Formats: sequence, C-alpha cells, structure tokens
Amino acid sequence: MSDERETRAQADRELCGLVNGLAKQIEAHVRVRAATLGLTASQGVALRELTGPMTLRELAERMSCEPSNATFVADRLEEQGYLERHPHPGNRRAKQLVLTPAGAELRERLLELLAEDSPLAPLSHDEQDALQRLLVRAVVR
Amino acid sequence: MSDERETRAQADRELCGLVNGLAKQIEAHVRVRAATLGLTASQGVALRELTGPMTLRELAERMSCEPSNATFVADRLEEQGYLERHPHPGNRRAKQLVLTPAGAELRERLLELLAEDSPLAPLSHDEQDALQRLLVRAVVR
DNA sequence: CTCGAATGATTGCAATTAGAATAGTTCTAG
DNA sequence: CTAGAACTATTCTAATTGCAATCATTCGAG
Repeated sequence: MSDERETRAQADRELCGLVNGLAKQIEAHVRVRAATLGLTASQGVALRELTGPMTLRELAERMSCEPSNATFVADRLEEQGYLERHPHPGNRRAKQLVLTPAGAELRERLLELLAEDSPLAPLSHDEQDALQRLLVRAVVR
Repeated sequence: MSDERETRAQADRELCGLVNGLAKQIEAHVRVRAATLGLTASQGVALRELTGPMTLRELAERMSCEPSNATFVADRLEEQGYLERHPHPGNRRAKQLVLTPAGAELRERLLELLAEDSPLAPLSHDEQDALQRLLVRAVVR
C-alpha cells in the first residue's frame, strides 16, 4: 500500500524530468534553426507565437515567461525591424505588437525551418493528438 | 492537401508551447517548495534527481542542463553541507556526488513537499502512464 | 465623482544559464 | 609504448531570465 504510493510519487518525478527534457530539446531545436536567421532562441519562440497582433502580456503568456522578458525580446525584434509597437485601440495602457512585412516574411521562413525534423516527429499523428489532449488537461487548471 | 500539412504544422507549434508551459509550471512548483527549505529551483531539481550517488555529468543530463551549471549547483549544495564530491572509483576524471546524511534527510522532506499538489495531479493514473509512454517515445531518439 | 485597487508595460538589478576555453585523465590506433 | 582523440570537470564570460519597483492607465466600490 505504502509501496504503491511511493511508486506513484517516483513516477511523478520521472514524468517531471521527461517533460523538462522534452522542453529543453524543443528549445534547442528552435535555437539552431533561429540561429540560421540571426535570431536567438527566445526571439524564435516569440516569432513562432506571434500568430497575429497581440499585446505584450499575451506574448509573455504564450512564451511562458515574465513580461519584462517579453519586453526585452520585443526590443530586439523591434531594433531589427521585424516588429512594431502600435498603440492599442481601446486600451491606452496596452501596446499592440505587430510584425512588419519583413517580420512576417521572416516568420514564414522560420516556421518552415521549424517544421523540419521536429522533436515531436517520432510520434505519429494520433500520438501527437493524444499528447496534445493530455497536456491541455494538465496545463489548464 | 496543403491545408492538411499546414494544420499539422500548426498543431506541432501548439504542442511545443504546451510542453514548454507545463515545464515552466513544474519548475515554478519546485521553486516554491524548494524555497521553503532555503533552496533555489535548480537546487531542488538537483536534489530530486539525486536518486543515488552519480557523476556530475549524469546529474547534468538528468537536469537537462550544461555540466557547467551542474557544477555551480553542486557547489552550492556542497557549501550548505548537503553534498560531497568523492573520488570516483575506477575513473579518476570523474567525481561521485553523494548526499550527506543532512542532504538525504533534506531530500526526503523535499520529495514530500513535491508530492503535494503536483502539476500532474489533474491527470488520472492511467493518463499519467499514457503521458509517460508518449514522452519516452518522443525524448529517446 | 473619486479614491484606492488592479492592470499593462517598462526599468534596474540580481541570479541563473549556456557556451567556449582549459586542465587532467582515459582510451585507442599504430 | 605513445601520440592524438575523447571524456570529465571546472573556470570564465556573456547572455538570458526572473523579480521587485515604478509609471501610466483603467476599473470598481461607495
């Protein structure tokens, strides 16, 4: 009985390690692809997540990082001419991050690179769907 | 057809975000629990992974970080008296990291804390097993 | 209204992390 | 043997990241 609980706790820890390992693997994958475009890993993630105009806080949430970090990354992308901060319609506190034409084009190229040899490729489509469902259930509270 | 591929690529990106999000969530969970014991998040992860005597490289791999970082974390744990570097029997290059009695006791307390409200708790045991299998298949190359 | 709490972004700072270079050790081809 | 490649740990440095504080704006109770 107590063995059962102990085994369960051990499995939980292993699972944590696996999730962390896969996350690092994905980050490394992004890092090398982004580097070929002159971007850092974080910039790559930001570009990947910028599916459309969004607020800085929204970007931070999608990147799972602090807003201050998103500010830093947005600064860099802005310096490089890939991103602009527009005033947000309807909320003067917020700013709307929007890709420039150059940024949009760069994003397309990055997405093509990221699609090659994805760390998730070893999984079949069905398995990826199953993983997606499990993660959604785990992440959403 | 091309739509199908596009949808697939999009799902892949979403999946990357989910994995990253869950990893950050787990790290945050470790961070708060470790903090109550006077440890940083990395120290917590290190302690969690130190299931027994192991080499520094092995610890780095289990933590999914660079060896230089593992050195840094081991230094801290050693300063605090939780860890010792022993000469590795049979390989003079390597060092065997081994927990002191205080370290072993601290590890037990940490594991108890980590078992409470695990970010993976929303998943049933069966779901956790399924997740484990999927992650193993994805991580192992 | 209006005042205090909450929100969005930014800044400064401290801590963590990765990456390259280095030193010592082990392995292996010849 | 032995010279060179590979491996283990460490150090140093630069870059990334999180956290607390701040400013401007918005929301909400009374």
